[in-house]
Amino acid sequence: MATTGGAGRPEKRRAITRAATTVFGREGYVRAGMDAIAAEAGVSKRTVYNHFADKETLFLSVALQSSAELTGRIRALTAEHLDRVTDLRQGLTDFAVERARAVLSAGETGERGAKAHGDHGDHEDYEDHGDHEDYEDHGALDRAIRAEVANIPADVLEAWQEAGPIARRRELARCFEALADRGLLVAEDAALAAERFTLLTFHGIAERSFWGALPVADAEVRRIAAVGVDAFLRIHGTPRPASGG
Amino acid sequence: MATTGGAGRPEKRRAITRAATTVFGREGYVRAGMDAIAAEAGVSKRTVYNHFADKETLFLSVALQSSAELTGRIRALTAEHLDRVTDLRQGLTDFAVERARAVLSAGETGERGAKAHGDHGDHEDYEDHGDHEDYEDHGALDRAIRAEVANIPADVLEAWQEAGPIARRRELARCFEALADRGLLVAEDAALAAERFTLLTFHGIAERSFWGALPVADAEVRRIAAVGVDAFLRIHGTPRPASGG
DNA sequence: GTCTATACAGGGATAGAC
DNA sequence: GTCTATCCCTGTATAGAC
Repeated sequence: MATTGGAGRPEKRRAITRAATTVFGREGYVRAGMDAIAAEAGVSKRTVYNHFADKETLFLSVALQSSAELTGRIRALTAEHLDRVTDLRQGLTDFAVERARAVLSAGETGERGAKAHGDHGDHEDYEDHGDHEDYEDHGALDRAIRAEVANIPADVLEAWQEAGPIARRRELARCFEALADRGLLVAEDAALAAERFTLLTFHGIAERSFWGALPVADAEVRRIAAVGVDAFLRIHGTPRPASGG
Repeated sequence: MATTGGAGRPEKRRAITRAATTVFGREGYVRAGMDAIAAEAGVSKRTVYNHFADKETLFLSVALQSSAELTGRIRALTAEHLDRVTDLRQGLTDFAVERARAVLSAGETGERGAKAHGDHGDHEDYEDHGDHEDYEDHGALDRAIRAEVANIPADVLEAWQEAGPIARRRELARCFEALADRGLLVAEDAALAAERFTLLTFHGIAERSFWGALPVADAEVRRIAAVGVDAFLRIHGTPRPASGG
């Protein structure tokens, strides 16, 4: 396996992966230090090396995990907004907005950009944070992986893609196929339609915010989502029987 | 200015910027070493520090320069393929293909991805490479900047965006405005049309190749360009008077 | 017996001295 | 153009604490 062994308390392990997600996401792979990760996790550096063989193993491990979690999060969003949709335009727009928020988290949640945390002082027991379950840092870690793509072993990169972007494309395509079956979309090739939807509603803001590295105004997210859905429906929407006005 | 002063031969300076572009593009900002840049330039490290105050200054300097050059390159492509276009679909497709090639250079030109250069041995005199004029590394440096966005001073980042992505969007919008004036496109908002064109014909491959970090097959570039132009023209194309068959 | 804390070896980086 | 001072980082080793 990727990990060193089954040693130690699993709570420590979770604290380490959580801290690694945060620090790698904030600093990137090269700049991140194992000392900082250990400190953020509230454990000794030795404990980190007890669970993960080295820095690269730790990074790739959390990368894969985070990628899968983000995919799950987006899957939940499609289920929520599109599975039983009635107002298609509204459902698509809501989904686009929520997905952009999930991936480009920098806007509201994480206070990235303020480099100076100061002395992060004395919150000793971090591990009972684990309640919230989702770290809110998936987007940042995604960015770190993209920055390191050229230095990631081919097989691991493939696994990351399969658990992340590829799975998301496939699942959205399935969703759009269902919408087409219900007569709500016109799409011979559901995968192509899904790809176009993502391009038109997501990549514009992703590009402008550098995949979440810079904060993105919520109004801008909504604007781009609405305009993107508009373009999408002009290609793949069903011709309205009569436009009410 | 960003540079230390006007010291030294300008030829040396060009060799340094060229080497820095190559090395930063290949390794990224953090991993790249000043030793490697000096070696690649065929000058002493002292000479490098003679022209540029420090590593960051050098990086930001070549980043700005490369961004402007890439913008110029793309400007030339629009002039070549779109200014006097007759077959619009063909012109748009050719432009899309050429632009993708220019930005995502990894496909044919640079042999990135094969990590093991082995011992790069004994080609001593590198500098007479400089004949070709264009480095073919703009895309790689673009990627390095995107990876470091969070660590770039706000004003420099703004200048980089203005010389790069923003200028490119503006220029393509002007080009599309002219096409709309000629009656070849239907676009109230030329900027929006240009944005959509870029999304539909470029961002798909950019995403899949991680902005050129992984090689991209030429056939794939062409396929995505054609499909993207097709979608674009369904939104912004003029309704054909009669489709010939 | 696992975790903490600290200190240390080895390598490499920047930047400057000669 | 070489040589070196200084710092930082990874990964390990050496202590002691629960």
